[in-house]
Amino acid sequence: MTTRDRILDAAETLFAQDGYAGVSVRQIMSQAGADVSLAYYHFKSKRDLFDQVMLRRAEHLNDIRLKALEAVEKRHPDDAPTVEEIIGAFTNPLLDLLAADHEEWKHYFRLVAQINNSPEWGGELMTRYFDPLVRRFIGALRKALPDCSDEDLYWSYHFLSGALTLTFAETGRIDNLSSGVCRSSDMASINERMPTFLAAGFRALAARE
Amino acid sequence: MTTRDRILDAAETLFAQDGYAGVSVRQIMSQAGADVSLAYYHFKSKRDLFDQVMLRRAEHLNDIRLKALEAVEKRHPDDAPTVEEIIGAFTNPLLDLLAADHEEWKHYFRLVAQINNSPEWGGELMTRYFDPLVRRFIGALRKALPDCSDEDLYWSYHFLSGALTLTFAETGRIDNLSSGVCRSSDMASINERMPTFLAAGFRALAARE
DNA sequence: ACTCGATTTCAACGGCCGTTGAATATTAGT
DNA sequence: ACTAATATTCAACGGCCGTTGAAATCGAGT
Repeated sequence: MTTRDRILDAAETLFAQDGYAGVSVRQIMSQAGADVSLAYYHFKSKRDLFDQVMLRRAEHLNDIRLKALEAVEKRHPDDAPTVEEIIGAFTNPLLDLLAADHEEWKHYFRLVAQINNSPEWGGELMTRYFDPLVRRFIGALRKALPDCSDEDLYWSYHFLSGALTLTFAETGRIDNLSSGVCRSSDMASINERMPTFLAAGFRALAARE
Repeated sequence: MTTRDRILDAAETLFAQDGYAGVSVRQIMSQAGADVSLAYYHFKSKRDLFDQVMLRRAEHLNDIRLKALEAVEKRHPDDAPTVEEIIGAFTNPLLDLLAADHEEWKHYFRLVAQINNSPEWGGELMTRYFDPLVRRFIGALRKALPDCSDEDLYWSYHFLSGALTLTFAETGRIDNLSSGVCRSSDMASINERMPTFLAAGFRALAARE
């Protein structure tokens, strides 16, 4: 593995744990096992390093989410896919990635959760990295719910986004709350519940008219 | 207003914007218009100041949420309240507080959203400040959905928590995504959609059995 | 007027921060 | 073997960090 990648990995892990401001370049380079100044040879600045961390996996994630959506649509040449299928194409790739390279993606999802909920970064960064794909998904949902207004669609997606990012942040909150009955890391439980829960929400808003 | 309160207000605003690590005690005291060392006269440490910021409004919020739930239950002496009513008792107080003292609570909700999604703080802090009340609400939901397993109840609440905190974080994300069709700050739109969306999710999980 | 505690100011501590420039080592092409 | 680009090391810069102790000010009770 190249040094640049080791730096990105270390930065990803630490940023995910303590946030952008909570981590120093020195800590990152220490965990990467390289000299501090190498950070500024491979990246323009701390902020640039952070952006590259975000970008690296965002592209891959967008790719496989898009493919999952296209696969669902191919299975429905005539009619529209169900809301559950579309939401599944949005969430299942996360589960697949975790199953394949658990540690790597776990940190990334934690990072995205914090970004999404930060007023400083959330608005702009999520838009920059994920908006085209999200618009594509909302387009598919619009076809599945033809009576649903755009306003309802956007708000429904917003609720989905909050539930999704918190769930994949694996903060351990639900473990404490449920006294161990539920575990943050139990992806099977999430898989069988989240799409059902969210699809019902979408339908309930669409049905209000 | 006492100096201690001015420090808490400044800390709340800045922590909500840039997170715990992103703000220095000097910045806080500068915004509060007081000398740096006064922070350490009124509080034990930066971390203690942070805890007091969290605690101050958590108590008030828990109070009025509990009263809202009790009011709902009083309206149903024989049968159980509906899921919508219970969720409304959980979310409406946030809207009321924003309507009454907008700036003050806006910053606090932003802060809570970041805490909730942080692996470093989320698990423990949310548990410490909000768990007793949340357990009370889940108890009410259990009565409204007698066929719902505890596991489903906890996961449903978890999805609710993610949607709720992101929504009240007002990051501007939905403004960008919807190209202005929806606005983060549009509390009327949230009020007429969120309880419906979430209650449908609860019901969908309960109905799987 | 005087005291005594609560509050505020002032100056400073060691330490880590992001970043840089120059010197050195490594690698690939000729 | 020489060169030229790429990669890495070393030492340092000014600046801000959290925190502290001692001195000054203020305010209420006598």
